[in-house]
Amino acid sequence: MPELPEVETVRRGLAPVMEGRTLARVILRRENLRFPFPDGFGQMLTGRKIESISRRAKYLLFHLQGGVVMIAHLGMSGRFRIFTETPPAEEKHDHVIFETNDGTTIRYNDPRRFGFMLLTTTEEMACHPLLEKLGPEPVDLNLSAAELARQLEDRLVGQLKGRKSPIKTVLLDQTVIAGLGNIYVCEALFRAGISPQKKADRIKRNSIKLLAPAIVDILQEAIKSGGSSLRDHRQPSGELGYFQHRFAVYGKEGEACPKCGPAHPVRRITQSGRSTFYCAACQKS
DNA sequence: CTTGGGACCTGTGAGC
DNA sequence: TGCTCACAGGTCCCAA
Repeated sequence: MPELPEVETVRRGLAPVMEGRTLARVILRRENLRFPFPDGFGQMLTGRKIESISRRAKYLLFHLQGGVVMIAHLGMSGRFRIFTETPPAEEKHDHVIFETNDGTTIRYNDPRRFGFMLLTTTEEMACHPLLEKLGPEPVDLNLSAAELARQLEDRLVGQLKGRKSPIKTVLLDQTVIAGLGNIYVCEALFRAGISPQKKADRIKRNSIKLLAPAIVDILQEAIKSGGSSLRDHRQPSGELGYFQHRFAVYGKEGEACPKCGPAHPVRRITQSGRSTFYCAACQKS
């Protein structure tokens, strides 16, 4: 279920049990996920201290001692589970097991295996093919929401030019803005009152001025919601990756529009093979 | 260069 | 109960 807020929630869950710890064991229970694990994956990680865990777009970056960086992506169905006590038997699709020096087990489970884990280094990270073309971050703890919205607005003004695809599709392009996925694109367009079918290069400046802060706000709210529900789920075998969040339109086909009521039920259409949820009355710009 | 479609996987729920 | 189909939060690759 991972878009940017989910990945950030996972990062915040993993940080307290992994940062500052040394990896005592790394067990691969199969040889590949979406990509093969790199040669020497386990050996490269074992015995190294995890200095920090950061995030770029939907990628988790585990910064280890000696400049080693593990890049992890959760794909569609990847999850981490944390066990601070003796862990139960492995479950189906538990593909990777990390054990820290202080006795915590972290398991990566991924039924569809669209996720992956790769290795890079601090020096090569900046020009890593997966990372170098990513657009700006819509969430950054060091910047205010207003400043982030300003940056996104500039980015959108520049990037929407000459784009004939629907705005929905363009916002899913990780090189335009990093981290948006199907849910939050729908939600942001709804909040900004923009039709998902509008050609990107015909979005008016005023609409961009609404869209940029809508994106920032939606994502930050989702992270807040994830954070609180993460606490609720902090069981001995806390699961990371799911949280409850109320969506305005996503998955609400046929339900009353939250803005204009039952007169205009939420519609579902398909764009580039993926579902889009929107209100035809509220989203006309 | 942009764009659209298929590919990669497994699981789940609806309908018959 | 069991089958089939549509669909699922992502991204890469290739043809046009």
